[in-house]
Amino acid sequence: MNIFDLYLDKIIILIKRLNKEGSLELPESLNGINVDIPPPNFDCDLSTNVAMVLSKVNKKSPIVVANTLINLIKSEDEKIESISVAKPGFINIKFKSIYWNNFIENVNENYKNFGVNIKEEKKKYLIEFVSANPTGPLHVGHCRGAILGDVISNILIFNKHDVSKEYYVNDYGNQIINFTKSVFHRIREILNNEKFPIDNPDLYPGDYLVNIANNIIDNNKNLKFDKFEDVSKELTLLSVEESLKLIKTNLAILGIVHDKFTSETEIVLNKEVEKVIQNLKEKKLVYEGKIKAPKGEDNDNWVEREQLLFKSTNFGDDKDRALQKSDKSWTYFASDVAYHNNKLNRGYDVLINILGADHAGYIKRISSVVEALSSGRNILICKVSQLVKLIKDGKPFKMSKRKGDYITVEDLISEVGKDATRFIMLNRSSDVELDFDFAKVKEKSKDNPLYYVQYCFARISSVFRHVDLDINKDLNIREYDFQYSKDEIKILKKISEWPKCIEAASLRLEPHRIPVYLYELSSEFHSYWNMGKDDLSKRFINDQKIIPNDKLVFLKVISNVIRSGMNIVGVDTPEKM
RNA sequence: GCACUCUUAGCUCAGCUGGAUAGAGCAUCUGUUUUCUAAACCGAGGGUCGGUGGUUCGAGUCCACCAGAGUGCACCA
Repeated sequence: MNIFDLYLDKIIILIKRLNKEGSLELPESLNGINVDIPPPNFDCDLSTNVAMVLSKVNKKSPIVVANTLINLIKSEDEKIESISVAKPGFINIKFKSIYWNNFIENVNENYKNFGVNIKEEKKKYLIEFVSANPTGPLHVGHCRGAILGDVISNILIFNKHDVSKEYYVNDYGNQIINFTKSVFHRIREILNNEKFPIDNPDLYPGDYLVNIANNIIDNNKNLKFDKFEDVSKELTLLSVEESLKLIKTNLAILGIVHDKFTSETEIVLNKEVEKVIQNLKEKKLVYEGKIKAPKGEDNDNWVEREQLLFKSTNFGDDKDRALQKSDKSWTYFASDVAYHNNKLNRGYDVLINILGADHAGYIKRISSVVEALSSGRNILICKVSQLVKLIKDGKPFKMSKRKGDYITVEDLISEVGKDATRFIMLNRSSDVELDFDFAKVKEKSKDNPLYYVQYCFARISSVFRHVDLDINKDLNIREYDFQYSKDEIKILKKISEWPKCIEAASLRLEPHRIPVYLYELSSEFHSYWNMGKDDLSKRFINDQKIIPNDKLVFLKVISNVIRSGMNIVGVDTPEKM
């Protein structure tokens, strides 16, 4: 139940009727009309700009238009207590208290779907996120994007869309060869006591490779590890498999499960790259040419090469992009073109890619390709998550690839926990850099927004516990005939904003709105709770140790929204803390 | 040199397709525990929304230019 949409519909029906009767002109588009939350210092519940939108075509001031509308709106709605016009032409509506009875009844009847955006057309989404190279476990740097992608998926699923969460496995190319060589050397080290060539900068020195090597040895007794060339094919498969096992475990501790892992090697072996390039050639978007050196830089060692290029400049990119290396093998970009073609062929309405800030420069070329391959339908949305600045012991913590100098997901979660990590990483817009201070994230106080919100739920649970009710069970209340006080209505108004929060989060793919909303709601609840100290009527459990029905449904609706939101964020709502 | 993102209180940030007197938290100062969970709450101070123009009934939000910060910019993936 979205009361803003409800009243927007009512107003639009009204003005269309007036237009038909000949007493009101309408502009070409009614899209500018909205019903919104009034500023906090106004004593009203809804506010609309309809008069300001209509004033121009009717050649009347917004105030005059508003005054002709308010009596009509009020006379047709018995739940409105008062309606007024404010400069420069807003119409402000205040409901009778009975309205909030209806509201709360309505929400509790179908609380699982409260907030679901019923206007949104149901679509098929494919969201690709994480897609870290399968050369080892995930580290902190992967977390933000991983959580961002997961929660965007949760929001879309909450809104009843069809969502497939996908991980693109870059198991092809030089990095994988080097990774496999590293595993090979670790195996030789274990079996033949050969020293690992630690000085080779192409190899991966990490300790986890020893575990991978041991696992491979144990599970493949029949394999001989004499010459790299002889086992490279098989060892690549095994090494990637081990690596993916690690990654999946890491994702699982973050609470993330992908629906599909697509292998780059498979795309290449299926000749999908050749096929898609043929397709682009027919569209005259692929040619043999040279890339010019960028201006203004030191380009002394710039080598101009004739190579196969994709004409991404047709779509606004700064330069055309290489599809083939000088040895004629495919670039990463080429196989990614094929992968995106593969996605398109699977019939999704919207493709979403979650990228780290360091890959933002890649967006233009890949969206160009999708545009070209989908005949101009612009169905790829790229979401960039900005850097996370780690702060440990009050100082910035710089990660480097050198051994021991980086924090894995496992380290992170065992130190601060899954819930705190998810909540804090989401608490800011993905467009801004995020300070992740280990000490603060671990803190169990109101300085930590996760606990602040969880504590709100725990307080509600404690009330239920005191009167022997189960917060997880549906209430069986038929009579909704309550009189809510001003302070309670303030919270109910906040509850009524929940569908708006979901709508904005979903439309713009901005999950941070949810933790921000939950924090605000919790703040209002904690405030109300403390009023009970001075005013016994504000307490939930009365002196006969009973909780009245009005308080009960009131608590229920708050707890439902908090739980619903926390489910989307992917964190627990403990009943006791 | 180019591209993308950011610039809002001392610090970290919200601000919903342009809306009314710009909001939180931290920090600072101050009060609240015989009480449903003090992991909480009440109150105070703190602002030229980076700058300059423009668009209009109306700009923190849109446009142009300028300044600053971050990230990236060949065949790595």
